[in-house]
Amino acid sequence: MHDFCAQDESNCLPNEQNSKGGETHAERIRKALETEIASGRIEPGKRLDEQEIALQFGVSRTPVREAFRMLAASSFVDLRGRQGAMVRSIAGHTLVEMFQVMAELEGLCARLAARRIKPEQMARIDAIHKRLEAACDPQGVDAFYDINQEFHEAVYEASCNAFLAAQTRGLRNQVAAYRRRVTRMPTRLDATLSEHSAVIEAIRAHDAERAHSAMRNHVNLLGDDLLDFLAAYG
Amino acid sequence: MHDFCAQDESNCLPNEQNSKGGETHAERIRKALETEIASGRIEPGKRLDEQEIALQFGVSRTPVREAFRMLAASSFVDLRGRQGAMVRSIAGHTLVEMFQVMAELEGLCARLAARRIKPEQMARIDAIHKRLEAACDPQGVDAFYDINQEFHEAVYEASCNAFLAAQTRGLRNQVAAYRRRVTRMPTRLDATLSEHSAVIEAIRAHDAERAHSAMRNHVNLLGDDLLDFLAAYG
DNA sequence: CAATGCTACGATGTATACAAATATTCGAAG
DNA sequence: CTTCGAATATTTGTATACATCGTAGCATTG
Repeated sequence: MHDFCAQDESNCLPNEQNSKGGETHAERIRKALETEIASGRIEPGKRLDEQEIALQFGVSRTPVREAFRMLAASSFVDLRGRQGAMVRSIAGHTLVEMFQVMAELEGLCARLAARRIKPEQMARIDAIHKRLEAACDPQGVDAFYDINQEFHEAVYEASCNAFLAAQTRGLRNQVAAYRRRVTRMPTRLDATLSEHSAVIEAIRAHDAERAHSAMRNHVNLLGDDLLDFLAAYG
Repeated sequence: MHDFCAQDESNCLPNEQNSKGGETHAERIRKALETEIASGRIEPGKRLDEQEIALQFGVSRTPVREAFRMLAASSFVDLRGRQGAMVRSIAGHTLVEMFQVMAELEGLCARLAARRIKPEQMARIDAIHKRLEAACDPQGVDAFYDINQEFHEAVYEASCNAFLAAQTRGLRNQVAAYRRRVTRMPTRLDATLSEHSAVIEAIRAHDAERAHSAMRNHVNLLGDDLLDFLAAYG
């Protein structure tokens, strides 16, 4: 059904692992499944069969089980006793809670970025924003989504707080499968652009408080749209 | 060397697992090791031997390895390639970063608590604070530490945001082994009491902003003391 | 016909066996 | 005596085998 060939380096936790070539199967499977789940290609609520996944990756159940345990600790899957693993499905009220936390964390990123950003980072953010404007096309929402991600990642980096960046990134990944649906809302694209502009100008002015509230506002508005979407389309 | 008999229900992640009696060995071992690590009874940097722990728990290596993977995903241990697991030791600059995030999260807890707290929760916090005052004795730092934990837990609960509570609790547990050392600083006990008072009064007055800054201040001061301690005693 | 209990199958949890890589030790050379 | 290196030993990673639990299907009974 799926082919888990896609591999990326999106380590969301400060789980650096050994950078040397020797990567374990368990780790490789964890990354692949995390990508599949965050992208929504494996839907929330779907049960993950150990044997089936072991076959798909061409390994035994052991490394698959270890990957499941890691994903469970990162809240990407739920382990229910002896009933197997299923992709975590997040209830609406929990999404509200998560966005409230994410708004605060992203806000902190922006606040720190406003105080600490270096010229080359500022230039990079400007460049990303230009690309995002160019990609503001309802046809290419996937490209828009990716560039948007780049923008936030650039702010994380400019915060000069690696732990905060990792924590925020992890949270972002957890809700990624739900976020992606909202990007398709037509009003979201334009709203995102203007909200980003507010954040960027505040950071450029080194106005920490304004950057904080602008980013918090941005995330909260996204959360509101997401809830509207869920309320309408379930 | 250690006897891992201590068992608790401190689930830091929204990892509810099956509440029915049938708990897997892997989960039991994860909880036990997490408690040992958070309490500092297993020191940061110590290598965890699979065989040794398997023997101590009377199981095979398999569930131990699964527990290691879960702890690694929660950042309690580091897995380095094929070189085994060791208790994560947190560098000073990372502790700074973590306290910055924790200050923000605990601050958010306090802010929400100020807006949402119910009378019985307020009464509970007052009662905990009274007990903390009574335990303000350099001899019984462990009791003080535990009651202090209760106070923060009560604020988490009053925030009415279960995800925020879990996230904050998890972060608190990660730095627990380091926090505990600071509690022994004589000035910390009195400082904690007065800082808590400020938080409590702000919450009682439903002054969200003041509660936020009071709690943030509290956590930041603790972080500063912790860094002073580390600078002095390594 | 619905509900309950039994049985068989399948999946998970755990133990053990094996392979590969790293750590260690012992020896030889400088 | 120190240092480098090869062989051994230990440990991790993975595969397989076994035990145990959950579920589904069917039969039986009220």
